[in-house]
Amino acid sequence: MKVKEIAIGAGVNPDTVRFYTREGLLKPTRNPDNNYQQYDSEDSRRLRFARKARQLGFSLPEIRQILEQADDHHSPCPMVRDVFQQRLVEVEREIAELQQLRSRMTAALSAWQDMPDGTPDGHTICRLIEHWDEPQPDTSGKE
Amino acid sequence: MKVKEIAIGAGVNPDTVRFYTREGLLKPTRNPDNNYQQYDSEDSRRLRFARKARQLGFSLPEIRQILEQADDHHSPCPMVRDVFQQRLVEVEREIAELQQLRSRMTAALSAWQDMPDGTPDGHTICRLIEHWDEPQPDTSGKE
DNA sequence: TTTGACCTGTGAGTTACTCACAGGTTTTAG
DNA sequence: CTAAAACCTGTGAGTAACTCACAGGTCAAA
Repeated sequence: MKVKEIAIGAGVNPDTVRFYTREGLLKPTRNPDNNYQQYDSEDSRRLRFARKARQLGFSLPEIRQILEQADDHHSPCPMVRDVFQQRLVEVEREIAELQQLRSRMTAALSAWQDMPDGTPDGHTICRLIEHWDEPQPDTSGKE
Repeated sequence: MKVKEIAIGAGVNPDTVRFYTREGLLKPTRNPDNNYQQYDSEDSRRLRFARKARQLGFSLPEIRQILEQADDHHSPCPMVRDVFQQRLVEVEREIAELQQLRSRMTAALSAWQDMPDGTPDGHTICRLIEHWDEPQPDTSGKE
């Protein structure tokens, strides 16, 4: 398979395929005639795996590590599970943050209903934003 | 005020102050004696405003636009409200995506409970990820 | 045969900072 | 009074994960 073919197979940009190849996630061979990259079905599986892992929030270095462990005939599953569990915690924190944000935003918007639009009060800008409370800086310890 | 002072006042890195200054969000004067930047209380207000707007998801160009409108004695509120409303939609979409992700992750983790850890099956890597379904591009638009 | 679609590698752009560096200034301690 | 620490300056690079642009080589179809 050539770059565009494998890219279409995984639904990604050909540049992403080249990028992943540079990053060592894919290991195509070379066609000596024309110096083109040649991908096989194993590369295609790796690429689709990488894309799914990305959707789950794994970073490219993590994915590369998983693939390398698999190449060495080690099961990467325990590691994957650990990262996965950490990631779940993060996702839950993000959800909580966004929900808080949403409730504050809807509150602000309904308060805005009562404000006339063009109040020429440029110097105070928008009080609703100016008086927005800082969220706490997240003392939990990671990221 | 010098860089570090205004930075401490807003709880940000001095480099952020310099960055915002380069980006035109802050307009300090120069001390001709030593070429240092001199910030005043108006800059401090702009900086704190910018930080709060960032927390709400406004981009730096948007914030600059708001501040410039305010400088021209126009009320930026109608514009802010529009961006704000758009941003709320995004936040709700993000929440929905993350919630879906979370439920899939918890399902996967409980399925994992039943798998032995070190199964040396490197070639299939982790089936749970390999068979992860692509999330749909979200045609619904609602929660 | 010539166009057009593909391939190659490299380098830059994206966002909003953060950090490193080298050199000038000011403050503080001894 | 001087030396060191702490600050200032601008510039350039690094971050994550791509995406795009460019210049030049290759290949399939009309």
